[in-house]
Amino acid sequence: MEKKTRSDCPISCSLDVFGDKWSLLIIRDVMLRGKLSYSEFLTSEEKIASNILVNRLNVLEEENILIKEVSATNKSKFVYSLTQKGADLLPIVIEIMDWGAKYNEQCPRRDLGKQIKKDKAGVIKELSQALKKKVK
Amino acid sequence: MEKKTRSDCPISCSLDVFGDKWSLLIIRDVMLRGKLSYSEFLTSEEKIASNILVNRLNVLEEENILIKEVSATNKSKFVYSLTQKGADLLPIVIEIMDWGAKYNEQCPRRDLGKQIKKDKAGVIKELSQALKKKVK
DNA sequence: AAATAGCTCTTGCATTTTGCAATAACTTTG
DNA sequence: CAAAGTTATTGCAAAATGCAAGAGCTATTT
Repeated sequence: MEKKTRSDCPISCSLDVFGDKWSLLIIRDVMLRGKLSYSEFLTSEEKIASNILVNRLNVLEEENILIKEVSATNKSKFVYSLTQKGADLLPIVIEIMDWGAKYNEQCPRRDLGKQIKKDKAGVIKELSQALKKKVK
Repeated sequence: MEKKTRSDCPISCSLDVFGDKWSLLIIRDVMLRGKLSYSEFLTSEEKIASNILVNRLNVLEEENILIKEVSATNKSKFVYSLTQKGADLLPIVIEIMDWGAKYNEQCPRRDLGKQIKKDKAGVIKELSQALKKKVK
């Protein structure tokens, strides 16, 4: 499997991995919403198509951002969790949320948004701690 | 021009605007590399196609992230600069660069990358100051 | 063991976006 | 006027996306 990177710029390389409209929403679901499985991702409000979802999950797994395991409670089900590499996307996700909450009037500054405005570093620290326990 | 947002999640809304493989590279060129014009963006190492570039510049202008003005030195040339909204993308760009430098071995941790590792907050602060003078 | 239900993944097809090459339209420069 | 520089457009092929249907697998129920 050869990778086609457009350049050796770290930003460009990162965007080669998750620079699309869906990957970071899946990461968000795992990271901030406790979603774990294909069926949960599929029912998120943005309504990702099933073939796109499978494709992105596979890419994120190949890139070692997500890990796929058989569910402990239901052996016909898979659960996805973040690797350390995936958990380290948290600051990116937070900054994107912060910017979006600030500049998109259609997207009310809810929940985390308000909290981030007050204390971004605190929120990141707190969520990092929480993730640390879940990282595979 | 109606906007089609997939949801009212700030992350989703943000990705609706710049969630593609090119927009943030243009932002990077303006923000970190002092590039100003169509022709400069066109010659970046990632080799964006001219039609994509025109499309993204138009979107970024419509979104009030970039401002397009006639060059002072060459009246047949346009120069782009960041608005405050565009300059506020700096933390996102920095975090993406940081992650990319950490996890992509093909993308050597150069220049800013090393500096960010040592003192991310300092780098952001310094670049913010520099941008503040240039924002339109 | 057969039927049912839940979950993941695949397929086919239409639509949209992207990539690439050529070039048009315009302005400044010599 | 000619040449060079700059931005934008067009046509066509390739790739990605959206949507609908359903196949394959496992666990549960009867």
